[in-house]
Amino acid sequence: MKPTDAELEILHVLWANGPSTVRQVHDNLSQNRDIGYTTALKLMQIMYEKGLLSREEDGRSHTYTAVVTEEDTQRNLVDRFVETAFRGSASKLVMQVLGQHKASREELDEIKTLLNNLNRDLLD
Amino acid sequence: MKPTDAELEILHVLWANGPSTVRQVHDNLSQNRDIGYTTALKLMQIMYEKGLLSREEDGRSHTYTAVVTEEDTQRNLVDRFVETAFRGSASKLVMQVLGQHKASREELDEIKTLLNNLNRDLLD
DNA sequence: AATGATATACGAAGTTTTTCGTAGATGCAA
DNA sequence: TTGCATCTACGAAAAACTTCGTATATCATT
Repeated sequence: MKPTDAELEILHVLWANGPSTVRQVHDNLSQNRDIGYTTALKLMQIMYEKGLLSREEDGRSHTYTAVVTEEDTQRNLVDRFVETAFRGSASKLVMQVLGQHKASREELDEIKTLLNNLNRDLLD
Repeated sequence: MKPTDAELEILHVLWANGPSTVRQVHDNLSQNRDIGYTTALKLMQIMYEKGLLSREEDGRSHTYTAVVTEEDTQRNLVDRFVETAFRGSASKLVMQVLGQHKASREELDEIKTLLNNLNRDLLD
């Protein structure tokens, strides 16, 4: 259920570009790093067997689609990450991230709005 | 440099309890899961070779100390995680975490304070 | 001195993840 | 129709991580 790092790379391509062939995914990945065509193929076949991807015959090749959504996957990954890296303390993670990374004013405002809503919930 | 999951477990024990023997670390880990004594020993030896831990003879046994701090390690882990899971978007991670996890009012207030400071910085 | 408990070191098996070579099928162009 | 490009399937090597058995040394107790 938890995608590995290599699997995550492929999911990101599919989430960004929609259903794609192995060739398309490989072309995309190749821009960032060295990876053989059959490596990408094999990974996608494994992911298909695991149920992470679906696929459809498309002439001589296959078109693959992500079965899991980006949001669901990220939710799972965050859960694990909070556990293993922060021993369950989500707010510690948030503090760490906010202190460490730049964000635009729009993003900060968005976060503040979310925080206000959370605060209101708590007060009820 | 990046600790594996098993290594992270051991680091957490050392961060929480300070310098410890293999026995102490193993006793601690055993509370949460099945793990052989020699497994813990081996892991700590490997971590020593990697430079993640230092150690000191203490009679017949060794006392191990974390070389890396919890903060530095978490900073590294967060960087990687933002990259692999959120393709670099730290604020997306924050939103996801805040929406997903419960936090106490104190924690939320703390985060808001931090946010206000960040906002002020941006406005200058 | 013998025994039992406990320590390290070492090697290696077991798992999971990543990578790719090779074989065989199919399409296309000369 | 021959040959080149491109696809899948398959197997298996390579790498990274986890686990533990066994040998050996040392300490404490009888």
